[in-house]
This record gives sequence, structure tokens and C-alpha cells, in this order.
Amino acid sequence: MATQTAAQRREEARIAYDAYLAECPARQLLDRISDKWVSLVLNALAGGPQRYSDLSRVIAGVSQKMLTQTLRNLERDGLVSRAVTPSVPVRVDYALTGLGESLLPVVQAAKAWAESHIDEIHVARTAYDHR
Amino acid sequence: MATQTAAQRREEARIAYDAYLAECPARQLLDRISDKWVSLVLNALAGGPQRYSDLSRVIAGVSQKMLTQTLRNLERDGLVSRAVTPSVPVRVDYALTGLGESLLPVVQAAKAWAESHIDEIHVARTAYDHR
DNA sequence: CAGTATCCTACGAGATACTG
DNA sequence: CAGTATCTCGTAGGATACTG
Repeated sequence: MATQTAAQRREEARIAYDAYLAECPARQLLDRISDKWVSLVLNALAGGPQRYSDLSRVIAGVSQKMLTQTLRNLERDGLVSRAVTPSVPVRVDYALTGLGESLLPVVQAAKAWAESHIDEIHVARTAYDHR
Repeated sequence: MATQTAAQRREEARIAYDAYLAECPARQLLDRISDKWVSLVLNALAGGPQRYSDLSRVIAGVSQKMLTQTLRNLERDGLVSRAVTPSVPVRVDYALTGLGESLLPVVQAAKAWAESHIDEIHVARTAYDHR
């Protein structure tokens, strides 16, 4: 008898694959930069250091929770630095680290591709939708 | 009296920003390639055309639903082509289009950055977590 | 100013079953 | 073989209120 159903086999494969994916550097990067707000923060900081309040204004529509969470993750990964000035009220500046700056070209490349091919995609979508 | 609370103002900004983001080509691309399975499918097809069943085997752990959904989206965007051979049983081949191939370098660039900097990120995370 | 701490919900995504 | 059609569940992410 079949002690392994197709579902069971796929389940095992999924678990193994999840582990593999979790270690895949490319996936980790994609998980990170695909985050809704990450690229926007990166972009905002590309021009130079920014204060927390500046970021929340420049990146209109972001909630406090998501901005803080995004910044924490980026800081944790060593992509941005956080500098606290203990005045009253406190002042916090965020800036790209060297590592963060080295990532910019990659993001720019993606942005460039997107801008130069978005029309083709729109055409493809329209064609696909009218059938 | 304040007819506009901070929350209301942010809400308006969020709506406007959502609309802006929805039109941002870079965001659309990121939304697309950050999809869990998209990069894997792209990668699998980089070597040449594949049948549906081949893809589901090569990309172990993917469910039928997600594979189909991923392929449909890629097809809709004109990144992959779908060729049906009406034999019995039917045979379906997927392949990258020219547009799809032009995207590969971008994905490769991201992959290359990830692989050469993943160690720095791990170091940063470890440092961050032990404080 | 620059955040925590909670609560809540819409949606992504897997499991399962069925089909031309 | 190559898909659809449903159902369910976890969680990302937003709203809201409070704080050093």
C-alpha cells in the first residue's frame, strides 16, 4: 500500500524547501527589499541622513508602527545607522551605512528596468485581459 | 476647532500615497519579483522552456494553486509565454519571453549582491541581537 | 520628538477535492 | 496532465492610545 500520499510527499518537500529557502541569500534579500516600505526608506536616505520625523513626512502614508519596524529591521541588518542626540526633546538621525549604500545600485537597477519596461507590461496586461 | 485630526490628515495622505505607489513602476516590479515563487520560476525557466509538471517538480514544495497563480501573473505581464499542445493528455510548455529574459540580469544582480554581502548582514544581526 | 503597547482585520497562501 | 473551486487559518500591517 501507499504509505506516502502525494500530499505527504509534497509536505516533506515543502518543509525541506522552506529550510533551503530560509538559507538562500537571494531570498533573504528579496524578502527584505520587497518589504513595502524598505525601498522607500532606502530611497529617502539616499540623499543623506534624515530624522525620524522627516522620514515620516517624506514617506507620506506610512504608519508609525511600520516606519519604526522598517527602520529597526534595516538597522539590525546593518543597512542603516541610528544616532540619538540626547537633547530635550531627543533627536534621532538615520543614515545609510556603507553596506546600505552598496545596495543602492541594485535597487536603482531594478528601478531603471521597471521604468523602461513598464509600458510593455501594461500592453501585455491589456492584451491578456481582453481575451 | 480642528476639523482635521492628525489621523485624518495621515489617512488622506495614505490614500493619495497608495494611489501614487500603485502607479510607481519600481513598486510594481518589486511587488512582482518579491512574490515568493516568482524568482524561483524565473530561475527555473532561465535554462529553457519547461512543462507545468517539470516546474512543479523542480520547484519542490510549491502548491498547485501557487504555481498556477504565479504562472498566470507572469504570463499576464508578458514575462513568460504559455504554449498548449492539444494532445491527449494535453501538454503545456512555459518559456521566458524576450521581456522576461531582459529581467534576468536584474534578478542576477540582486542575487550577486546578496551572496557577496550576506555574511556582513549576518554579522550585523548577531551584533544587534546581543545588546 | 520618537517612539511602545494593543487590538483588530483583510488578505495571502496552503490543504483538499473535483474536472476537461 | 494541467489545471479549477472552496475552505480555512496565520499573520502582515493599519488604527488607536499611551510614554520617557
